[in-house]
Amino acid sequence: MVVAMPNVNQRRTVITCTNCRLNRYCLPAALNKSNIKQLEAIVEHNCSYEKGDHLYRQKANFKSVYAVRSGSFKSYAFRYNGKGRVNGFFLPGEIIGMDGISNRSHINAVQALEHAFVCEIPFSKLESLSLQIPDLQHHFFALMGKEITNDKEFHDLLSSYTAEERVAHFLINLSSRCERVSLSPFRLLLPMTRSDIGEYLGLSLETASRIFGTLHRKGLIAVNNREIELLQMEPLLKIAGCATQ
Amino acid sequence: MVVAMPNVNQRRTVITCTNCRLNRYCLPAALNKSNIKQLEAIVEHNCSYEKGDHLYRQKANFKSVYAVRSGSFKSYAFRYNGKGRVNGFFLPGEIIGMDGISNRSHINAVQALEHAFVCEIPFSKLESLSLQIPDLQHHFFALMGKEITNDKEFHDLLSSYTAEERVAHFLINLSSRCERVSLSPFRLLLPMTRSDIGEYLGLSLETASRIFGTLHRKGLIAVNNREIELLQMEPLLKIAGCATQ
DNA sequence: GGTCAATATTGATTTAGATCAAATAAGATT
DNA sequence: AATCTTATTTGATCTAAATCAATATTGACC
Repeated sequence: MVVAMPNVNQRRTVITCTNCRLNRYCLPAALNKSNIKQLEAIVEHNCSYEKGDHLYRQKANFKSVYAVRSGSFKSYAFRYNGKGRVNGFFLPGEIIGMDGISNRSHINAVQALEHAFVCEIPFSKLESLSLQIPDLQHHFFALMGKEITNDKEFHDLLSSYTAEERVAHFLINLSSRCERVSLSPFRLLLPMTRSDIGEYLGLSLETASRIFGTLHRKGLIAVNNREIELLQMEPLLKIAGCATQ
Repeated sequence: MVVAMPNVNQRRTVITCTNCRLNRYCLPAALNKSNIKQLEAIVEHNCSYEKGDHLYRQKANFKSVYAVRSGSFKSYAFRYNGKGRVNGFFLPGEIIGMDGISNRSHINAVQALEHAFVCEIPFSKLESLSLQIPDLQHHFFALMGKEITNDKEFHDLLSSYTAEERVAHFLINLSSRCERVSLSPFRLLLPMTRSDIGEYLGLSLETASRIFGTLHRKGLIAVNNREIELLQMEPLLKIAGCATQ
C-alpha cells in the first residue's frame, strides 16, 4: 500500500500537480494544463503524517479537503452512544474530507495508517476556482457523486451481505482501487488491522479473520498476515456480488 | 406524510420556486429573489406520479435531479447477486437523483410511495447556473455533502446498532425530516411498508414489526398500522443514539 | 358488501455471527 | 537478544435476529 516516495535527491524537485505521478487520478484529472496551474496555486503540497497521526479530529472545523499522495488513512467516529467505528479507508489519489462540507465541521476523525503524504486544498479557494473553471466544478460534483454512489452500494452490502460476501467485496474493492493507481491488484499489503476491517464491514474482528481463513482454504486467496494475494478473481468477484461482464 | 395540495382553484396559479411553500427548505433556500427567478427558469414544475410509478429505473440515463414537492418516494436497487434493496426514502423538500451524477446513469430505481409531485431540474442546466450563481454552487455542494454525511452516519447504524436502536433511529430521523417541512414531528403517517423499513434498516420485516411492538409495549410510541405516534421523545432519542443536548 | 391480494402481527425454531477465552505470532522497545 | 505489547488465529459457547409458519388485518376491486 506504500507508494514509493522520491529519494532525497529527487525531493529537491518540488512536487506540484503538474509533475505529480497521480495527477491523472486526482483532482487535476479533468483539467487542461493551464487550469492545472491555477489549481496548483491553491494546493499546499507538503504535509507529511506518521502512522497514528490525525489528519483531523471529529468535530474539527472544516476548511480543506485533502488528496492522498502516498500512504493510507482510515476515517472513524464515535457516536453519542459509543457506537460507530471505522467507516472508510483512503488510498493514494483519493479525496478526504467531504464529511465536513455540509456542516462546516467534520463528523469523522481521520488517522494515518502508515507514513503518508497529503495535499491540502482549502475548500473556499476550491469553490472560487470552480466558479472560474467549469471542468473543475463538474469534476468535483462527479467526485462527490461517486462518494454518494459508493455509500449507497455499501448500504446494500451492510444490510444484506453475509460475512463472506462482505470480506470478498472488501478485497475486490481494494484491489480495483490499487489497480487504479498502478499498484498490483493481486498482491495487497493491507495497511489496516483485522479489527479495522471488521468494524468497517459490520463484523467482529474474529469473524473477519475467520473469513480470511475460509477464503484461503477455498484456494481463492493466500494470506500471510497483512499480505493478501488474490489467486482466483472470478470466484471472488462472484462471491463479492460484482458482475463479471 | 401527504402534503396538502392546492385545491382546484388554486391550481390556476402556476407553482414556481418563488411561490412554492417549500422554497425555504429546497434548492432556492440559499438564493436571493433574482437568483430564484433564474433557477425557476430551468426547473420543470409539473410532474405528477401515482403510487408505484417510477421516477426513474435502475441504469436509466442520468439527466436531472428532482425535488419532491409533495408525497414520498423510495429508492432501491438489485445488485448482481440479487442482493440489495430499499436504500433511501425521500420526503417533500428533498432532492432525488444524486445517485446518477458520477456515472451519468442511476444506480438505483426510485418509486413513488403515494401520489406525489416533483420538480425536475436538468443537471447540465443546474451546473451552468451554478457557475453564474456562487450561492447556488455553494448550496449544491452543501446538499451533496449532507447526503455524504447522512450516509456515513448510516454506515455506523448498519454496522453497529441493534434492531431496536435502528428502528428508533429511523423514527427519530423521519420525525425531524417531517418537522423540517412543517409536518407534525410526533404523528407520523408512514408511506412505506414494514418490508421497506426492514430492508432499509438491514432487518427482516418481522423484526421491524416486532420492534414496533416492543417500543409500543414500553410506552414510547403508539402504533396503529402505518400511523405511528411518538409519545416519549427523550427515551426514543436515547435508544436511537442521538445526543439529547 | 363480498372476495382477493397485499400487508402486518405473532409464535416456534434455527442459525450466522457475536462473544468469551486461549494460544500464537508479529512488532516495538530496551 | 529478551521483553512486552499489540495483532491474529482458532476453538467453544451463546444470542440476536433470521427464517419458517400461521393467523389477522387492511385495502383494492368487482
